[in-house]
Amino acid sequence: MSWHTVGVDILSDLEARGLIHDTTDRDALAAQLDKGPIVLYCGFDPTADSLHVGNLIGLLTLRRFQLAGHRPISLAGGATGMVGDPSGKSAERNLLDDEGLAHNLTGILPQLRQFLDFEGDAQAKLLDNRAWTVGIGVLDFLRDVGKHVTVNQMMAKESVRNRMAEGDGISYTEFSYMLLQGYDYLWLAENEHCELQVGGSDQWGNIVLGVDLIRRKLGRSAHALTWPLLTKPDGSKYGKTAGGETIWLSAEKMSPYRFYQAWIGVDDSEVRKLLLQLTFLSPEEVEEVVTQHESEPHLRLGQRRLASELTAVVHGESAAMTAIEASEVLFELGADLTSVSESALEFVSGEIPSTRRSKLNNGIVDLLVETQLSQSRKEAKRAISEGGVYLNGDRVTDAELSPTSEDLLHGKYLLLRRGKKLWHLLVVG
RNA sequence: GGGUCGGUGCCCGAGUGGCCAAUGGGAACGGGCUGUAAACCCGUCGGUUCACACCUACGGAGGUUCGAAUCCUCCUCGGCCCA
Repeated sequence: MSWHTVGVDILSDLEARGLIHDTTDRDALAAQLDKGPIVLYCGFDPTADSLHVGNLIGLLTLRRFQLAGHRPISLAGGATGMVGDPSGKSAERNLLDDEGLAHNLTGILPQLRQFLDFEGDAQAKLLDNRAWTVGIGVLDFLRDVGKHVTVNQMMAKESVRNRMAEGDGISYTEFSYMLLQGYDYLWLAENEHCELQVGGSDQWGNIVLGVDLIRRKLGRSAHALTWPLLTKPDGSKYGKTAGGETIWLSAEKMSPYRFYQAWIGVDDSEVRKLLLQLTFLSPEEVEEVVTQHESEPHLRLGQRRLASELTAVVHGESAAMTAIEASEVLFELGADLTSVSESALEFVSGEIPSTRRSKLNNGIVDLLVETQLSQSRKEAKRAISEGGVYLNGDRVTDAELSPTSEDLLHGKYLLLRRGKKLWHLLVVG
């Protein structure tokens, strides 16, 4: 992985990557950044026990600022997570209970830590907004925060307008979310000298409310910077694989191999944008990769680079290497499995779904259902009749087939595949 | 509260007593072409079954009928109009 040069003009860099959707007074912000290191923050609500691709740009942006010499604060939303951000949501959300929230927080905190340096000059901080929110009384909050914000302003926010117009309505709880976020910014400005909040474009309204609050309460200026939400060619949000599976950052929820595969499959047309926005390759390097990719598209250099860079950033170099090797075994050697070594298969068993059993006594249809490659026996039979099932790399044509010990690779492995990309390794013995 | 229209398979949406597991579109899935891409072409798309058949399903609960997604009653949820 190649790190971008330290000390670069961060705003120009973000601009070149297409990561600036909107900022408050651009010149003032640039001047502030020029004067010296500033403190900035980005918030992450614990809506699940792991972060996902949707949070990636935020994490990377903090890191980019840090590499440019600024001091990032990663803010876990232990308090805001209890309320639920209505931004970008069409329906009221279910509230998390304390237990769920605590569970989610323990999952997320290490992930927030992993992207930043907590030592050195541009030392990062990891805070939880619960620290300054739990103790505050309702009356104090209404007087100190509520007094400085008009309902007119709040109603004008897009997130609120949408929910009012859609007819779903919005609860007072979610309506108040922006006040909590505004208060966070205020608190961080006051206590941590934070002067910039960054977030996805759906956060603009919330961030600006904090900016206003800071001006009124502290008489200081503060800044906002948002990036465009990462979207697919069809306009939908990124974050899911083609199969509709969320792309998680935690290895427990999504193995590095599957994470790697999620990026290997992106459209050619997306490669440049994703390399720019999700990796630390310099814009010049990205151009080189894209140029090469375009001259020899069948080599898929763009996707390979994207997938390996990202997997390395999220899961580490060695996990990335492993994911690449497993992919090679399955997609390049996979056609001729008899030549695959036992150690390669052993290795692959850790990367793809795999189950162990004492002996082989089922037909192919049952195996497909048991390994979840098919939802029902009917679907399994259909898949076979459509030519979409492979045993050790060979297409299965007979639904009655019952694999025997003769079929075991190296005496213990049976590699099942449905379609082009779904695998399951059976280990027998 | 009154009136009215409506709740159908992953989604949208036809269907108004039997020919309905339910037209059509989208999504999804499999195959072909290719580059683990896009576009395109073909096919599949509730479950058990080799199959006949059977089971489950049209908001929920009852009822009418030989037979209901389709008719009746009550309940429930939502849109719109009036108060």
